[in-house]
Amino acid sequence: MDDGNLSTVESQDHHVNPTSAAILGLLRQSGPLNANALAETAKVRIGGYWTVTRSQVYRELAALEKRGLVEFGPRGPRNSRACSITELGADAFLAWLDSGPIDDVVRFPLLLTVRFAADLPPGRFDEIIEEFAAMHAQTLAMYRSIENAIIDGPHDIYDLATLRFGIHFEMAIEQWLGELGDLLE
Amino acid sequence: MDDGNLSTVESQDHHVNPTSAAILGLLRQSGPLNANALAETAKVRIGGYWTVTRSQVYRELAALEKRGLVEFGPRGPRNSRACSITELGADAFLAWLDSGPIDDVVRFPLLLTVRFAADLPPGRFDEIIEEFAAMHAQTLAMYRSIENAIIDGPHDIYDLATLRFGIHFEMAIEQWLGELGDLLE
DNA sequence: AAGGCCATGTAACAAGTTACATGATTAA
DNA sequence: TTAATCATGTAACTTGTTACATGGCCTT
Repeated sequence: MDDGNLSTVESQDHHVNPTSAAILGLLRQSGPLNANALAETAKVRIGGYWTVTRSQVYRELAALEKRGLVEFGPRGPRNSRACSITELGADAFLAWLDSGPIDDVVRFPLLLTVRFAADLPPGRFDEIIEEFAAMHAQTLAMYRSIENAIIDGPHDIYDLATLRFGIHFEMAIEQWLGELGDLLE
Repeated sequence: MDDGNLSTVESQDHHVNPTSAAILGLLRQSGPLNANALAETAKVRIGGYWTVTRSQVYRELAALEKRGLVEFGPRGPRNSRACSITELGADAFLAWLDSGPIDDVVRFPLLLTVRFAADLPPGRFDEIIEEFAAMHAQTLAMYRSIENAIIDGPHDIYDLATLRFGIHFEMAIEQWLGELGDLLE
């Protein structure tokens, strides 16, 4: 007996993946945008923890239009057309938002290298770690300057929250790097 | 003038993606394995920071075989066949390892939710954060017990290093969650 | 008005995930 | 011996990335 199946069909109809949800969410806050502008917006607004390429935007928007979650305006300047979220789209976005994050798998490319570092020629691992440290020190510094820039003025606290996550993350890397030296003599 | 092109062709010939590199690296340490065993090994050995699905293993191995980086033994029990790394494969693995991690993009699904949390009904965000906190507290506890289990006996320090990264990462999440409360009143 | 640049769009490819087919192995 | 289970393999689909085509726009 397929109990409860019918009741879930309707909600699954609205199901969107995180990338589409991000697109919808941004569209909802910003108003009509064409695909390029959307991609640019995504980069600025959520680029620190989520990547959305231009091509993805085009594809997702096309798919979302078929489902009636977004709609396009007339063709404009360079054959571009603005896209706006529909009510159904807003519903889908909010449904996604309410469902919370499911995926919890994080991939750290560096750790793959670390795992096999024993096979690296002497000194090479130190160099790699050095590069890595430099990059992340830079990232942390950038985050801190952003934080300083926005903290005094008016700002979205949730946006600040994501920034703070980044700062904690980078500090964790920093601390880990610090103890790496001891760990490896 | 295409200066230097010829000299780089040879090295690019060996180029493998991180997932293939992981497969080669594991194969290199473990000796011949069939695809399933390899997938299982990957899960156990590097599953904490890199995912390799069964299907990926089959596809990558097939591709690697064509390039002569791995080779298969005869068909066995359930039509399975053991796969082993070739010398060329070992070279490719070491070349990848030596190149260091390039990709540095990390995706945090939770932060997408956080970014749009203002659109969430009152209290729902707290619930989501609560779930998240519980999950990660559990992860951190697990990491700590693993650490305790291996730290006294003989162990690979690089393996320990990846574990320590995980612990720092989870602690960063913990700290961030702690300050989230203050941030949002 | 000619040329290069760049925004826009599309297509091809690579990687990741999910679902399916099959037959050996095991347990009743 | 029959049924259920599970290891193995394959295929279909989704998502992510890279490369390509086109033509409007700006500069000179």
